[in-house]
Amino acid sequence: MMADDHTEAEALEPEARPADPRAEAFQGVREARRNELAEDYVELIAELIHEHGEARPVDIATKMGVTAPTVAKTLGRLARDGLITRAKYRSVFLTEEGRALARECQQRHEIVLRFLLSLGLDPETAERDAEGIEHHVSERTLALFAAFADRS
Amino acid sequence: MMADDHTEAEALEPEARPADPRAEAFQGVREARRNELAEDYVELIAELIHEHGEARPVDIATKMGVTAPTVAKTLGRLARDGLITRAKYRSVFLTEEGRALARECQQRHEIVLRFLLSLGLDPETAERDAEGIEHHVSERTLALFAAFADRS
DNA sequence: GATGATTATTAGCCTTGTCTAACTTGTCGC
DNA sequence: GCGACAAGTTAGACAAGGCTAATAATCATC
Ligand SMILES: [Mn+2]
Ligand SMILES: [Mn+2]
Ligand SMILES: [Mn+2]
Ligand SMILES: [Mn+2]
Repeated sequence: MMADDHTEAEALEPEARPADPRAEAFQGVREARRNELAEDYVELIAELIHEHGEARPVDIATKMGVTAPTVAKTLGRLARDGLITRAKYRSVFLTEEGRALARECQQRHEIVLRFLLSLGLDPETAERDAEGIEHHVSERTLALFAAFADRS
Repeated sequence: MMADDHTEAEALEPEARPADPRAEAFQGVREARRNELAEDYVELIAELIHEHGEARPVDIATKMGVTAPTVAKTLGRLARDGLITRAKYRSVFLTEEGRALARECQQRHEIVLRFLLSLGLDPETAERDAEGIEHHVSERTLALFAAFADRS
């Protein structure tokens, strides 16, 4: 009875569920998906503030291509999550955390965009693809993209 | 009065909503998001059928890293959308449409993966990033990725 | 061919993210 | 300061995609 050899085949991962390598990849993608919208919003809000001095829901709605109530509800979640502050009927501000995330997203967006352009892609397609790809690029990949774009 | 020059600044897009160029990009990304899960499922189902002769919900759940009821509900949507057929308590089959989509997704996945590897990324990270990036790569970008990977 | 383990389904809950319709507030011109 | 119009909010619907708990069917295996 000493030791145990293979009481249960395996039982040591502190992971949830089996942790098939493939499953881990999918879980990572799902995790990334959960943050996509917040990332796009704070990035856009930072940009609006930079360009117009303020971020109004109506402009967010126009740029995002959604309706005003959709923006309102999303802003509610962002506020709940500590990324923005807002007062009723006023424009939106980023918290320190929101600003940090925005900065990060802007840099990442710019690197992905420059990378695609340096590959020879046309600007419109590059912008569209970058908008989706940016949320699924690891730090490591981002570094490779940056290096490639620089040494293009 | 002939012609019209600029009666209304612009009013010709058959698009919904203003169609700010940015908004178009975001709408494209949202569109892509709607297909991500279906793409991952049919790709995985094709792979399971190829490797084990059949695609059982339990194996889909393991590989996707989700629970069995989640798989069941998703398979319901895939069947409704004409990508798979299934009978109660039996394993799943792809329709012709599902097979076509699976082929496309497998090829695209493979190109994105090879591209990331040829950039110098380690296999684990490459696999994880490819799983997310693949759904946001346009035909044009995919062609550039393939060319780069080949001529690496 | 009974029975226990594995697999699949169903029911029901929750959050996110989208919409429309209706209402409220703010702003700007006069 | 009033009234219109623009902007914002609220209410409520709906689909997707995740979960747990409970139930049902299938399959091994003896
Ligand atoms: Mn984006
Ligand atoms: Mn972006
Ligand atoms: Mn994928
Ligand atoms: Mn894939």
